[in-house]
Amino acid sequence: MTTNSAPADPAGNQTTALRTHLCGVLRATDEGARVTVCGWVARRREHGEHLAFLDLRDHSGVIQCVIDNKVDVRSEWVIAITGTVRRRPAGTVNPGLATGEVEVGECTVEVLNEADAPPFSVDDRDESDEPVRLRYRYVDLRRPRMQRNLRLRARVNAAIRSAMDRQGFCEVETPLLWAPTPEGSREFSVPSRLHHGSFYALPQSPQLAKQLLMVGGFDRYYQIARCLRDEDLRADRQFEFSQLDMEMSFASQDDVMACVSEGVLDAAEAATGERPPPITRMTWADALNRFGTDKPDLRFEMELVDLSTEFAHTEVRAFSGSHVKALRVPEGGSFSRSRIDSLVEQAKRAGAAGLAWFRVTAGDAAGDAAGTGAGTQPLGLDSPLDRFLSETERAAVLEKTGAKEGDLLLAVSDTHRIACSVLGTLRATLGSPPVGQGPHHYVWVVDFPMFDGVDAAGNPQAAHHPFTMPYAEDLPLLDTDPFAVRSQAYDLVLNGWELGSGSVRIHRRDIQSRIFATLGITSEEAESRFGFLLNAFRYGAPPHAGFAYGIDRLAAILAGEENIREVIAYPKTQSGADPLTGAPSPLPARALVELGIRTVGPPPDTRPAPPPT
RNA sequence: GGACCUGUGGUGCAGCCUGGAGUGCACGCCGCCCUGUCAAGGCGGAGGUCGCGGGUUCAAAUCCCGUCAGGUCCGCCA
Repeated sequence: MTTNSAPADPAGNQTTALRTHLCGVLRATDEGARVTVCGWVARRREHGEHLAFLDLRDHSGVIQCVIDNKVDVRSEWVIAITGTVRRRPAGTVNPGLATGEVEVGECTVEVLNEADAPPFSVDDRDESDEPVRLRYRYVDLRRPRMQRNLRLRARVNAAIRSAMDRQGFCEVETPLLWAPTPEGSREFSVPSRLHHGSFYALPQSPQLAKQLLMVGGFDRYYQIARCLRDEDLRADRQFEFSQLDMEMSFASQDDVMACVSEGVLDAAEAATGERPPPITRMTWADALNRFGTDKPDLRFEMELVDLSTEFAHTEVRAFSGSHVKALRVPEGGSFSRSRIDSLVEQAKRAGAAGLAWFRVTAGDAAGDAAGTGAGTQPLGLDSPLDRFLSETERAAVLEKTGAKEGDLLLAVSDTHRIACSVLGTLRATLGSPPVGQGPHHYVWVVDFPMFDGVDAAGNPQAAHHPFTMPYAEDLPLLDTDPFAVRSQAYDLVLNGWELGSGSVRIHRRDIQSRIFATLGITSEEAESRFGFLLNAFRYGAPPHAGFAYGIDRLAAILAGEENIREVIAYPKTQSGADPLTGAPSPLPARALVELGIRTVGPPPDTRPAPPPT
């Protein structure tokens, strides 16, 4: 199963005034047809004055055209060729080309536009550095890879829209110019020309707008929404990204997950030609315990093993933390000492006090190695810590991890959260294939804790957001043990990437007040921060729940890419610059005056210049 | 704010560790030859501020410091 198996030209021949056929659609059944094809010169093979082959490319593919005289065209010139489709002579069929059985002969060539030699080859075989690709993105987009990725993304969008529409969702657009919120992730600000000194914010998501739509009686809303966050960029994060944003009234978490799943699975099927199995579920606690993260990559095993009981009364100081978790790395026993040391370093960066490691060796009957029990091959441990272990501890480690000779065992002893998350990080480092590779393993992670950590004032912080509804049966815990309260929040995870998250929202004022109280938010504060939402909720807010997931991430994985820039036409670099346009760039003084803005410091003069015209 | 990697004709690389003339490979480009190629082939040619600045040295693409750009990650992403 490849990701590019869907037809390149589902819309048919796309005949226009200038052409009769697309390049990539011609087949033996077209033999004898007089055709005109338009496109770019992909390659030419000249054989003296009386024979030349031109490979003409458009988005649908490549067709070989045979020129019986001299022709002066160069790579990437835009030309139209009129000729007759004919079968290729015996022995010259090109099975590597969809159009390889035929060629266009008796050609006349019309040059529609000459072109400079491209800065890099328009060919998937040649890989260029990203800065060059982005600077000449219009050339890069001509490459089959980008054509395939962006067209795949278009099919994903279409499938999602169709699924949401089919399920009764109403597409509503929400403002890009929105009110700044006093907290949260950094927003982009837009100065107001009509109100000097005041600013709009570009929305991080349409979260509040869509909840108001529920109050407004839309019942089921969706939108492929552009969201903007002024946070540092990553392989899976751009300033601007697109989410399938949805919200539904009188609905449970299960209802939301069913509707979202439908769209995601349809999108996957549209992209790959294959419908994934129904999406499985896992609790947050399970994900943390077994995979050390709330976004588990289920493409491979390597589950964490809990050794807390076995080491509850240990004499070994390194294992004296409240919890002991272990990770078996198959075949990891061959890792060099320096590689193991770098794992130890990584564990420390991730927050562990240390990382215990054991190479699993064949047991030495004469030595101090312990067997794992009668009838099994005795195994030993090669580790600086081994001599501190009791025989029962050594046996427990070997048995509970399922260790085999040649494995490497890693263990962290710390708080439960740290032990899990550190090993989860190591598991991902050691086991994860590139995100776009291998099977697509979707999973819903449910039952998140309501609160996660404390703020500077010592108040619990909302893990999702303050409007997330706790489980009704956990409400009594708000006063006694808030960190045990589970929320009706859920994430969708694919291959270790968080695709999106959502929740059942609080629609009752009494519960909202209790949550604000737990968070340490006074009613005055709540009024100033969320006033218009709370106000709206006085006028008949239905119970509602929603979700949003990143289309860039979904499309990237479905396209087999590891980076969302590969499914975005005009992405920005990690420092937020656009090599194509030179953005961001200083504003002329006159524009600043009009906006009532005065800048501080000299304008940066280190921007990359746009390419020469 | 931090860590690591990268920067060499238009493109992708090697050269750097161990300093000795811009030395090499592939693609592209330009010219010539070539009638069945398809990553065509053959011959010839042009093309360089080794990211930038400073330092060490008789001598720096190479070593050191700084800086800029790009990437991956940490922080950040209610």
